[in-house]
Amino acid sequence: MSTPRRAPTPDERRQDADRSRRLLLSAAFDEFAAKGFAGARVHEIAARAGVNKQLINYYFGGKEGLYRELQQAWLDREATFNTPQQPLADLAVRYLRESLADPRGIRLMVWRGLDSSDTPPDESPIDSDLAYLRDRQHDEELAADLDPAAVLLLMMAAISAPIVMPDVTKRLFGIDPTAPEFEQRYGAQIRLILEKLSG
Amino acid sequence: MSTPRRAPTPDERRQDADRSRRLLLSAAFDEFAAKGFAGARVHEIAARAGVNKQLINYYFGGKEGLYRELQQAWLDREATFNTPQQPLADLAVRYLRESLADPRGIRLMVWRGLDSSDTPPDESPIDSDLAYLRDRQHDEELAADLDPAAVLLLMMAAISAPIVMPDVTKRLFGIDPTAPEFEQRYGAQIRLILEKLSG
DNA sequence: TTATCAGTCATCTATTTGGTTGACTTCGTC
DNA sequence: GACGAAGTCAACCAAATAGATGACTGATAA
Repeated sequence: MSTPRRAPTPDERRQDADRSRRLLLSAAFDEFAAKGFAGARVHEIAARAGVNKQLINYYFGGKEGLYRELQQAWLDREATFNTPQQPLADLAVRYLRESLADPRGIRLMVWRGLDSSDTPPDESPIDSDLAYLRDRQHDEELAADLDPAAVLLLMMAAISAPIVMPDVTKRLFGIDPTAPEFEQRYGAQIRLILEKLSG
Repeated sequence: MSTPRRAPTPDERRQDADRSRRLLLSAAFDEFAAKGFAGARVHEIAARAGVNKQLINYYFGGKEGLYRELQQAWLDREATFNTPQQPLADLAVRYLRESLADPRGIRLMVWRGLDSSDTPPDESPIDSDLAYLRDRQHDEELAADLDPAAVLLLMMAAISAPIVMPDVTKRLFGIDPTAPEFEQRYGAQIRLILEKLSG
């Protein structure tokens, strides 16, 4: 034994609360997005984070606490469309690209919606997004008789669809929704449709 | 004891394989739609069906077999839009109403899509639905430059949205997606949008 | 009548899972 | 250096869960 019972601190395993928390949150994001709350396994999250699973209890008070904190963190970050002054279609296509590249956020949201139980309904305003759409209506980039709420919901639905229904999407388009051609083709159609919804 | 150890066959508990299978399938539909595969509990399904949980193994070879058979049954039944010669908007609104009244089918579909693992991708054609849309294009009920695949995906997404993202929907519209006013308001918007996508 | 077999159930079991315990380590500080 | 607090972990534990076992029941046919 050249290394007689070395402390398991080869370099990174330093004691660092923040680091451990961050690692766990990140691993939890992967795991919960992939399998949902019921399907996720704490030992798997800990393994991904390279950390003892007990730390989940230590820092977050258990699986549920970790889930809650993750949801909250994601809600806070994504609270608003945080829209720059950008044409509606560009915005939609940008979100489509981002969501296809990393579907974890959408998956997390859908899983929360499906879970129905627990999870307080989240009370953030979202008004800013609606206001943005109303501005677009004023600019005649969006027909005046459309309900901004419906348009926004539809946009979110359109962007989530290939992630939420990948097999349906594949059957419909004949290509895998993760293929770059799909993003191309579908994005173009979203553009086209949004165009038809204007003035 | 007026009934000394009566056989547990008070009337319905008759031995009837089909009945038990049907009961289990129906209970499984409820349970899996409500909680997904990982969240569902076999003892709960059996309880709902009023039957011993061992029958799940006897008839379906376990939880997973039951899930598979349920998915298959639902896919078979709902294989196609089974569209009568009906205007596109009417069709959409009809599906919206049906889905809001009984979201189990949609929830099952979404959960399958999210699960990603296992479950063979389902190879049914869906062509008939696309053909229907192409007919609509020919009738100029749908703009010719639109991709039927995209339109169909969008319609499914639109109909699923209030079920898959109930909290987002509620924040956006200010009313609960299960309220009749919502169906009214959202359905009208879907009509309007489909109108703008025509000719 | 009896043998057989599908249908049904109560009970048991192996395993998984989230969580707890108590010891050890590191770090800041007096 | 000593000491206490925070961070970390290996091992253990109780509950839950899917599935297995073997017995009982009723129907059908020989």
